Amino acid sequence: MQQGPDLPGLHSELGATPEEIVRAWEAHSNGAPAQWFWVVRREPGSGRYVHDLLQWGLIPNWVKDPGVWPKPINARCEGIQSKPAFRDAYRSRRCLVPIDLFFEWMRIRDEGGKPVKGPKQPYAIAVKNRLPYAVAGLWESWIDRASGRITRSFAIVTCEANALVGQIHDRMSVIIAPENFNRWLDNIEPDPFDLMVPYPPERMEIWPISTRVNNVANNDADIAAAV
DNA sequence: CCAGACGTTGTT
DNA sequence: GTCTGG
DNA sequence: CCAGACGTTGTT
DNA sequence: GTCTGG
Repeated sequence: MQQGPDLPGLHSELGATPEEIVRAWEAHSNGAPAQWFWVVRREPGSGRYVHDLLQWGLIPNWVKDPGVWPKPINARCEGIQSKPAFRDAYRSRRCLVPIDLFFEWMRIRDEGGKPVKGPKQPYAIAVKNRLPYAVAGLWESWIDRASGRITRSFAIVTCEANALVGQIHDRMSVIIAPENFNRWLDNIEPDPFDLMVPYPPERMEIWPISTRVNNVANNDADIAAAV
């Protein structure tokens, strides 16, 4: 769930043009891959922090045909330094994605550990104050050789779940605390690996929500209501 | 050398 | 079963 | 992640 | 673009 571009503790300026915003932005109560989200980056030249709209699903610049490229929405932090699809962006194109919530689906298993049939139970995951928070991202530009058009895209870094999120799922998004925003965004350090760790469970909360979240057409704020 | 992969989650 | 679209 | 499609010839 | 596998 993303309601806007703001992050507590970080002032950023608008990078997108008004036309781009009109064309691409809508509130994401139930955000999905391939949609356009506010992403905060730092301009290397000016040092300004800017927010603009990037597409969820990473397309590295060397991809020939985005139609067949898997466009990963997540990047596992394990091995992120060396994987061809992530390493360049990790070294020099890190970003923050401002969100209020993310969702995970609990795998229901029986006593023997086998998955049970039927829909999984979705959960909302937030930090305790319910303010927007920042998850770690990587971004890339892809240039269409034919048209010259540039597509900017991003993926969200994941790590092992902490004790709280681990109750429902084995992975979670990497949350960057405000005091570490600059280290992640400035792209000076080539490998800030110590930031890609599970956020402290005592600063988070999770609650079950309706399976209405399973349909992206249900894009209202009530999607995160506890059930 | 060329061809083909380059990813995740979840499941086996 | 597997891929695409959101 | 989940939901929904998964096809052709020919016509508008 | 760059690495791995054959």
